[in-house]
Amino acid sequence: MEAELTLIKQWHGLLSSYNEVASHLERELQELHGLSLSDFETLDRLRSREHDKCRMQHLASDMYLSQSALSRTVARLEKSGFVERSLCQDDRRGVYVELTDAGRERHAEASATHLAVLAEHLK
Amino acid sequence: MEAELTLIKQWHGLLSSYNEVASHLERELQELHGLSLSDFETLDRLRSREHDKCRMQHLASDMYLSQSALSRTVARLEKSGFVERSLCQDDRRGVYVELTDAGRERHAEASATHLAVLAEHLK
DNA sequence: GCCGAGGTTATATGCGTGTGCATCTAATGT
DNA sequence: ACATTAGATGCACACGCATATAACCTCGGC
Repeated sequence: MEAELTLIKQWHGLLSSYNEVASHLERELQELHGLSLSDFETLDRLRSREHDKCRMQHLASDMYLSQSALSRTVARLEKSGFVERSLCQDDRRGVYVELTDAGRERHAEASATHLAVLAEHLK
Repeated sequence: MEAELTLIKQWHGLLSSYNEVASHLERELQELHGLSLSDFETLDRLRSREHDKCRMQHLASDMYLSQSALSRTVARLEKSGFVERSLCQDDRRGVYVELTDAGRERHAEASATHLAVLAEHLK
């Protein structure tokens, strides 16, 4: 009974912290850079890869997005010119996703906002 | 620089904990009880009020949902027979939301699942 | 004191968009 | 041939933003 109450309290704390940060992130990234949080995180994951490039499935593996949502996110980013998709020659089902220069640039700008929001709202 | 790295790490931790719990909650509440997480949280908030009843605005104030999303959530819950809406006689713009017996019952069932998921996935 | 115009508040709704699930297609592997 | 895997896509739905609607509130002029 005690443990259950603690659990609930802990969850409410988590919910509250998460929503506080996520809602501000979402809003400011959209407003200042035209990126959704998923867009930003996708760019961010790519940026941390060697050569800013990797396969969809690897990208998916450490993101909290369904495979279909990731597929569409990458499609959006490609349409905006921030990433490029290319076929794997060794497994022709596969798709490589790679940051473009514009993508790196946008990510750098948005990163500043991202950090500022964290600094302000993550307690 | 140090501080920034810490901030990012902290945020990733938060993201990861939140998504781990929220995705399981969402799935299991839906599967076992036909409730979305927002549905459940709305019932839960109502349950913690005197007489399981309160005005939309008060309900909104401690939930992480936009006013419009809450309005639709309550509409869904009413359609399912878990809450009832009624006009305030003293402020006729206002709407009271009140749990029905079916709502209390469904909440009680779902609560068990909720707790179980927290116990399993909240570390 | 009473009245009506103009602002404000509570809730609902139109709209565009992002999501997950199920499914489709095409390439691989066995 | 048959099952499996990578990624894309149809679909239904929940969300937030902007706006609509209706009730309430305030205040200056009478």
